[in-house]
Amino acid sequence: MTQNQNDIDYSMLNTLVGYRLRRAQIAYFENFTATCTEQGVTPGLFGILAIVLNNPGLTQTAVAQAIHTDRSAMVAAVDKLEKLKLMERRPSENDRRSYALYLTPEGERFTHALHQKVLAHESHFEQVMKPGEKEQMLDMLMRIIDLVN
Amino acid sequence: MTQNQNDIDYSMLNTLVGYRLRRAQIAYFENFTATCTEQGVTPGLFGILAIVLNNPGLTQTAVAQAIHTDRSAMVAAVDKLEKLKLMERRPSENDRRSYALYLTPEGERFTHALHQKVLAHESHFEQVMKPGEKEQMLDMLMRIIDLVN
DNA sequence: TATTGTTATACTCTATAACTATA
DNA sequence: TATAGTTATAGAGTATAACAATA
Repeated sequence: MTQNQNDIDYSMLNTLVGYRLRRAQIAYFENFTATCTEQGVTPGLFGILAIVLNNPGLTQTAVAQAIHTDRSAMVAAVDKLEKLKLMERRPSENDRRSYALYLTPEGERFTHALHQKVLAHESHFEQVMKPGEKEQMLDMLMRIIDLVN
Repeated sequence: MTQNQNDIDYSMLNTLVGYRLRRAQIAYFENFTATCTEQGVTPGLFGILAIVLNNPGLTQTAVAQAIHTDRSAMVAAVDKLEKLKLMERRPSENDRRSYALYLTPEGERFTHALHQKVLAHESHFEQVMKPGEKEQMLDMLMRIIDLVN
C-alpha cells in the first residue's frame, strides 16, 4: 500500500490563504463552467453578458476593462455572442471608431436565466457554511479585491 | 466624459461567490507570482517543492495528484528543479519504473525561505481583515475544498 | 498624437494519447 | 493487464505588437 492522497502532508501550502483561495475558486469554477456549458456559453462569455446587461451601450474596450481582460480578446467573444443572437454591436453615436454593445431581448432573458442557474448551483456550497458566513465571506473578499484595484 | 470603471454596475457578478473568489485569488496570485519570480521559480514549482519538502520520497505521479495536475506536466517541472539543484530524482527502491523525489539541502533551505517570503507578502492583505477573520476564512475555504475532494 | 477595433502571434497552463519499461 | 515516466500535441486563456480608421 503506497501513500495515497489522504496521507499527504500539506502543512506548508495550508498556511497560505492564496493557496486555499485558489483551490476553493477552482471548486466553484468547475461548477460554474458546467452550468455555462449546459447553456452553450463559456464563463468568459457570461461575464461579458452580465456586464452589458446592467451597463448597456458600453464600448468593447470599456467591457474589456470591466472584466480585466485585453480588448483584443473581445473581438472573437462579441462575434460569438452576436452569432448566438444574444448581443449586438450598434454604431456609436458620437465616435465612429467604436461600437456600443447591447443585449437582444433574447440575450436579456438568457442572461437572467443563466444567472439564476449559477446561483442555484452555488447554493450547493452553502451546506458547509454557517448562518451569515456567506455574507461575511463576500464582504471580506470585496475588501481584498478593493485593496488592489 | 465617458463611463469609467468606477461607474460600472457589477450587480450581477457581485452576487456570485465564485466571481469574488476568482478576483481575490487573482489578487493574491499576482503577489505570490512576483515573490516566486524574484527567487527564480514559478508558483507551480513552489507547489511541488512545498509538497516534497514535507513528503520526501513521493513519486512524480503522487506529487502530480497532490497538486491536482497531470503527471505529464511533472516531467519538465522536475527537470527544472533538478537543474536548479533544488530537487533530485532517486531510483525507487522497490519499483524500477518510478523515481523517489527528494529536496537537496539547498532545496530545503530555499523552500523554507521562499515560504517565509510568501507569508510576509500575504500579510499585506491582513490590513483589511478584522481580528480572527483570517483564521475563519482559512477554515471556511477548507470546508469548501473538502466538499468536492 | 492618441484611441478603437482588428489581426496575427506567442506564451502559459492544462489535458490527452501513445509509447517504453517495468510490474 | 495495469502503471510510471516520457513525449508530442492540442486546446483555452491571456497578452503583445502592429495596422487602418477615426478622434
